[in-house]
Amino acid sequence: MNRRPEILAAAAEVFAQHGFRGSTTRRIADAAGVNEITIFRQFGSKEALIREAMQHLTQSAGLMTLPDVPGDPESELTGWSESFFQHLRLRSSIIRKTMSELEERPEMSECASEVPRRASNDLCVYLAALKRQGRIKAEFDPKTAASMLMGTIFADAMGRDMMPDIYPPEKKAAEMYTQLLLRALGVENSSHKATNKQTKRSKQLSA
Amino acid sequence: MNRRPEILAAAAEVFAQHGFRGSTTRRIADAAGVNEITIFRQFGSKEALIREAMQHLTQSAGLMTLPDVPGDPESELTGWSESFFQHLRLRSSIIRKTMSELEERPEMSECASEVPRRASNDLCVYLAALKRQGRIKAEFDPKTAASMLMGTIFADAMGRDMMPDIYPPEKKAAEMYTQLLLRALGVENSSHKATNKQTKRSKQLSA
DNA sequence: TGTGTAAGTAAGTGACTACTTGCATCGCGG
DNA sequence: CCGCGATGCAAGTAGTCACTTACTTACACA
Repeated sequence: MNRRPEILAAAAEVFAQHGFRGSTTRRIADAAGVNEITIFRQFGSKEALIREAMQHLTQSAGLMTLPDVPGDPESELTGWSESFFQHLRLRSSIIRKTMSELEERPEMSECASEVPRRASNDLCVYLAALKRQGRIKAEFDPKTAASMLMGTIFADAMGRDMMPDIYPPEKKAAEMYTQLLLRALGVENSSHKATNKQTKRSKQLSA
Repeated sequence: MNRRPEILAAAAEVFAQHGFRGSTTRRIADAAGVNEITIFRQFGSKEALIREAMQHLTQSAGLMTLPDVPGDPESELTGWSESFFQHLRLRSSIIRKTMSELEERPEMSECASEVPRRASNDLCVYLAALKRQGRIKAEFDPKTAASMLMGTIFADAMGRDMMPDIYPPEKKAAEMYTQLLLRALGVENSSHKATNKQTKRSKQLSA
């Protein structure tokens, strides 16, 4: 007889659709199949509820990890890009709303930046390792390269709903972006699919 | 004694700060230094006012153009990227708000997608021309490449306020992104700054 | 000087908002 | 069967919202 989970899920869903101001307690209560009063008894205020819902979301967001020691950059990075792309596409509504609310509610900033920060850091570390291994001929700044791959995927995931025609086909997009980046870094392309010792695919965490 | 311009400017400013629901007619009237009633007499409704303000904005948005015949790709693309970056940074607030409102107000979609569509098209045409000239060795899809450069710049402009540390230095960002893309396309880098016939810089329109 | 137009003032409408109070109900452990 | 905590229902509060009505003021032009 504890409705907190339903209320949290409903709050996240309504927020993704209507933003903070549009997320009326009545709407959330209806979506949760719960009396409006229950929300206030459980969470105190609308603001506290939304905050808790957001934190709950970011904590349960699992991101694919890249291996500490790069094996096959092409397959590893492509897999990572595809997973990151899918992650963003599934959450595009709530991300748009959150980015829009950030200026009025800066306390959400820490929560909102957590996932992209971790992704950026992971990618930077991986690219730096690749560079240290001497497997990249060209000179490049890992931060710039990481920002480029992540930014491309992010912009695609945010804009594809509005303008599907200006992007490459959805199913191949992440792969194409990754290959273009690898070519910028001077990593040999798919034809010589290296016979590497550890070509183990990166593993998914928590989903 | 016509206050329409002030009201339109105030509406855009307030919308950029607070979004649609947060843009109360009172706030807009105060920002415009105008009586609230004047808004309704001039525009009929809040919705009509915001719509007109948005259309007015997109029409007055001038974007740098790329030359029909590519001269020096590095300088031309760098200039274009810098101008596009600056354009987005100056409008990041209103873009975030608009993207967030799009799902609830799809009628804004046409208006919102106009600028990025034109930019994407310009860039695609330029890259395709470069390819046709035979000045690009590597195989690539212009749409993917254009999406990559625009997406990178877009994501940087939207996210830099929240996480300035994960991006390259603001002043050099656009240039670094451009050079990385050019390397992906197999265009020779700055060292051989070609002695091209027409290295004329692209020209700005309307501001 | 008269007239039309755009602006301002004052007051108010009905709908919606977050949030509260008081009381009845439900389900579960003792 | 009792008690207790979580829930539901009905009603209400104070505030804000977009928008209206009725009347007054200021300026442009003839």
